[in-house]
Amino acid sequence: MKRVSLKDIATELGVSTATVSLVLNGKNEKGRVSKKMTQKILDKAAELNYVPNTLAKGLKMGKSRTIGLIVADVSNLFFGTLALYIQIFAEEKGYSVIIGNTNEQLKAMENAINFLYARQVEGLIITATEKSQHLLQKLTNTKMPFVLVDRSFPELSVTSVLINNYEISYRSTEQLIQKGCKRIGLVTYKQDHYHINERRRGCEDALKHAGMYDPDIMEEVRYDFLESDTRRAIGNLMSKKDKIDGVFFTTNSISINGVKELIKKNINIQKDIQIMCFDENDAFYILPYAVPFIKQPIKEMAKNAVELLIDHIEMKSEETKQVVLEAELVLNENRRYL
Amino acid sequence: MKRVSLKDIATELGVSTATVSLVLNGKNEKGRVSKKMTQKILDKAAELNYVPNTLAKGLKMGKSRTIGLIVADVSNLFFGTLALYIQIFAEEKGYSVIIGNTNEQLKAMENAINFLYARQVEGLIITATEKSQHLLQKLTNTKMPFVLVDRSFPELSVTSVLINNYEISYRSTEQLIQKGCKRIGLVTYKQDHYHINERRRGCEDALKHAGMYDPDIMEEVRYDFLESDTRRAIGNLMSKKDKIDGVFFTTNSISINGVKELIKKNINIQKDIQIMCFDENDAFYILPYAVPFIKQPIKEMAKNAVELLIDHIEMKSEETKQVVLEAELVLNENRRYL
DNA sequence: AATAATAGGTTAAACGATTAATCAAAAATA
DNA sequence: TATTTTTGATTAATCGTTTAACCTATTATT
Repeated sequence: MKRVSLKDIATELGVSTATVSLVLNGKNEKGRVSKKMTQKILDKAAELNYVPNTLAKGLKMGKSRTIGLIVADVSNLFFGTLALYIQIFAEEKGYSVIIGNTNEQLKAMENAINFLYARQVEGLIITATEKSQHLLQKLTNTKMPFVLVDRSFPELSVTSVLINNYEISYRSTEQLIQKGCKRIGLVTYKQDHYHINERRRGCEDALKHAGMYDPDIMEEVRYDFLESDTRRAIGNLMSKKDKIDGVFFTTNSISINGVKELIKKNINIQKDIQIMCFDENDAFYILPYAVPFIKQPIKEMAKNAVELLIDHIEMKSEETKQVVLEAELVLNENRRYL
Repeated sequence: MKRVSLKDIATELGVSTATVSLVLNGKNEKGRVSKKMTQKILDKAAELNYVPNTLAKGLKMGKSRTIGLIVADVSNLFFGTLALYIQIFAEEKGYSVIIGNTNEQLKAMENAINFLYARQVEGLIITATEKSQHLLQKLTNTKMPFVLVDRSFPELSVTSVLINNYEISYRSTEQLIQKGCKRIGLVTYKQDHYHINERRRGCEDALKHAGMYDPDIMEEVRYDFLESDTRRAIGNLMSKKDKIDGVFFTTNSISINGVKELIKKNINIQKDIQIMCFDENDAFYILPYAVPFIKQPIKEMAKNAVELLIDHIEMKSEETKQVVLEAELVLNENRRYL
């Protein structure tokens, strides 16, 4: 079955495509088309199963009603969830979403931008890779609206949706201290990501404030060698003569690997050590004890990102805005399985 | 900065858009455009940062070079991973992907199809919801190429990429028996999904063959009440006077919830009961013992789906094909943490 | 020198939709 | 009755590309 066009309806009814277009777009306010004709067109469109050609419409109108989403990796729970909600909110507003993956590679981010630009997306939602400031700068020059989500660069004045990384990390660390931890370590990425550094800074400041900061137990792992580096990091932390009794993980992937290593080393996460993880994960629910974690308001982040972007696209707003949402500390302390 | 069109290059150089188009598409075989002109056009295009308008091209050529992917939920690890690979393979072939989520709702699947159809996708990759046969039938009538992945309907002769659900379930159950299980239960969805029923059938046939099938310990849970129903199911299974010593979970979500309940009930998964899960999950790696699971070849599924679809789109093939890939039983028996 | 062939382009229609400008006929007003 | 308004459409240009068909000046052939 060939696709049905406006013209098909028009010729079958012996009218012009203009008339059909007006009717089908509800643009015949001041009675430009008679009621009878309107009905006939509506009926015929339904009969023929007419579906407008979005390419043609987009070309003519100069808008594709499509936005691009650039994430590190959709198969990651955080990004997958973000993508899901962004799609839902975007679709509600009549936009579709094309996703690009960067795998945290700068080059891949550049490719994704070009790919999406060529497809006439009207705006981008981006979780930027490391060192991508110049790409964002170039993007600003093209006047293509975009909003950063999850990560940003403090030196760039762009629209972004972030969480209160510093503060929630500070508070979560305080929580560990309050639970009685005397010596708290940290495992973070070696990368230069502002949002992750903020988490680290929040944790470290809380430790400093409590007079228990020791740079010797702040461990760094590489993204590309996460598993082995985490093993080494946990090994280091647990073999210090002055044993640690608490640890803060700055990302979800580090949390999972860290917990895995602790379990592997037969360290009792309830008794021997207290932990603090970033992001929710199925794995935490499967364990026989509560794993406290920092829960990001992913749905809200998606909602804000979509709304800000569409406001920019539709020129409702010109200025750059920074939205900071509050993450939540989930202690799950009332959860007692054993 | 306004977007640069062919015409911009043409007028700056004082030539026609036709010439520019020919050069930029490498269509000036028999020296239709002089070397000098060719170079000038190439240079100017680079200088102006020309990016072709895919909408216009798509309209003119009658092809959007876009495919649609319909999944239950991208935030789910299985679908997220599938989406990731499908995007990678599609992009390699010059296609972009628009994703639609159904949340397992028939109505949402219909919406997704319409939405993607309007956006002129050239084909669809679909993980079909329950009872969606008529939608697929309609789709067949429109001549829009599509391929089903993960799930299919045996009564429909359509192109699909599946795994050997029956066989791998049979073999995995045998594995449990071989490990010494005498009484094996099962937890599956109440839904009418062929692929899940095949898993159930595989398990049941293996049990029958071993003379240990008991319909009384085949539990069903509802998708919308997964957590509470799984709790009840595990409760039922473990409270039989004739205790079970093995259990087969037919999906990943059931597996996770099932394992969680077992741990909650303080049942030793190594000693008291043997389990068999479907699909890989972070949660399985975090536990202090090996969790055997059936690993689907997601990357291969994606690759096959994309290739089959593009073959159909590009008319390299007309016939419907069924590809069945082999899942792998991952025992992880050499994994000993404690 | 006359003709044919080639090189190096250009023209113009088309894809499907939108919309400002226009128009003819009918109805209303003077 | 002559003129203006209103009603209910149509015309035609346009968005950015592609491409078959055409054209012209130069070079090659006889």
